[in-house]
Amino acid sequence: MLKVELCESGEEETMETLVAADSLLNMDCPDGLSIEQHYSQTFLPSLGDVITAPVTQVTVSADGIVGPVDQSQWHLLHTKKPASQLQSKKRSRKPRLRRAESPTPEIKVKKDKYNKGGNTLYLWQFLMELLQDRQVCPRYIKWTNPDAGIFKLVNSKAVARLWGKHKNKPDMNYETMGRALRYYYQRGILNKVEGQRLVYQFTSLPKDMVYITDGDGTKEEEDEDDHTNNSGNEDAVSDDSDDCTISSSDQSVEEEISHPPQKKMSSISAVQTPVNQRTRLATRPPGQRDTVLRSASASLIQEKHLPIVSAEMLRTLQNLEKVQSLQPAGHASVFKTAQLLGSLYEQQAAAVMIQDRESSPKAHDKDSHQGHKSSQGETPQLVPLTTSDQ
DNA sequence: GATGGCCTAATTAGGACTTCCGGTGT
DNA sequence: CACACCGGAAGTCCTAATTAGGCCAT
Repeated sequence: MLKVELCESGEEETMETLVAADSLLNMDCPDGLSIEQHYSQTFLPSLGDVITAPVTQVTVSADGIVGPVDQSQWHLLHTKKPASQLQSKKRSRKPRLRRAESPTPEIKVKKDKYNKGGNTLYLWQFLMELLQDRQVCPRYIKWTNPDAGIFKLVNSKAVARLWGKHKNKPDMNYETMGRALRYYYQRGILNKVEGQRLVYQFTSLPKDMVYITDGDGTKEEEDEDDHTNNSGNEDAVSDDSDDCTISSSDQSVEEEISHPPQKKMSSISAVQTPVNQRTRLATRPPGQRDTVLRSASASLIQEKHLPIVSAEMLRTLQNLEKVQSLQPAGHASVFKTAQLLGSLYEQQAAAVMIQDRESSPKAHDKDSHQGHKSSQGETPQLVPLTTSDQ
């Protein structure tokens, strides 16, 4: 097997990626890019950067010799005539080597991203990326058995729309995407988990896969009834609409999480953080999967996540006595959320005061207030918590 | 004029879906 | 009844490989 290693060190690339990711996370999105836009525009694969080009045709001779067969040999084998005799008298095309097929996850050949600089992302790669993205995992897609590579499309329609966005196919739906998934059965990339709807299994996974399990502060959104059960949250996603256009409510939520997928998470996950964080980020060493915890900088709950903290969580946090009684060691996620909410609340209050002073009344109209609505509007009585409040 | 190298546009083949459909199972 | 699921068939899109032609230097 030919091995191609175009990005051998990976160091520079990792640094670049981290810098780029950092700027993306820290910059405002002036055009209000939604998560779908990010997946369609800025989504570049990083999945281990390890892929393979399978051998095209393999024969097993009587001697047990296994090897790839090019087309001229193929002709020899099947016509018993030299391939040269098959060439036309005039100039004719040389036998074309088959294009490399979609790499499978067990891949060993390393290329520049997936496709020699191209940014073609296969569906299975897309799904793996989603499974490594806290914005959509476990919200839209989640692992049900990471060890076995089994995952569930929690919100099949949303995942299909993301895929459609990426492929610039606005009409994409789960039925269509599902057909593509079913083709993966034949190719040995996916298996169906029998008896479980919307549950599939990767036949193999990259070694540096990052696993996000339940409980990272975002709620799963089941296809069936999420939109009806979110009466407390006006911005709840209604992803089960059958039309392919994105409803305004859809967009509002997807814009909430409008930063690109976090790349190189495995590099982030190398630093240890308190064990009691609910979410587990782990790379899988060969044969086993150790739990690797996030660094403080890659903390579970960050400001950008606050808008999607569920209304239920907010209600809990608004019970100030309880929140203040929390200890970091025992309730790290809630504790951190309370801290972040508090500091964000302070920042927003300060920003509004500055705006009031500096700008005309026209300047802070609905836009400026809308941006604070999710945290400010819904948590009016939340008292900011600072570190000293612990 | 012949030859070779380089570049570019056009052509071609094939992979990976996408679309549509009829059907089954839950 | 809605939905997930299945797989066949035909089509589209994209990309890599190949060809053909032009230009230039030797």
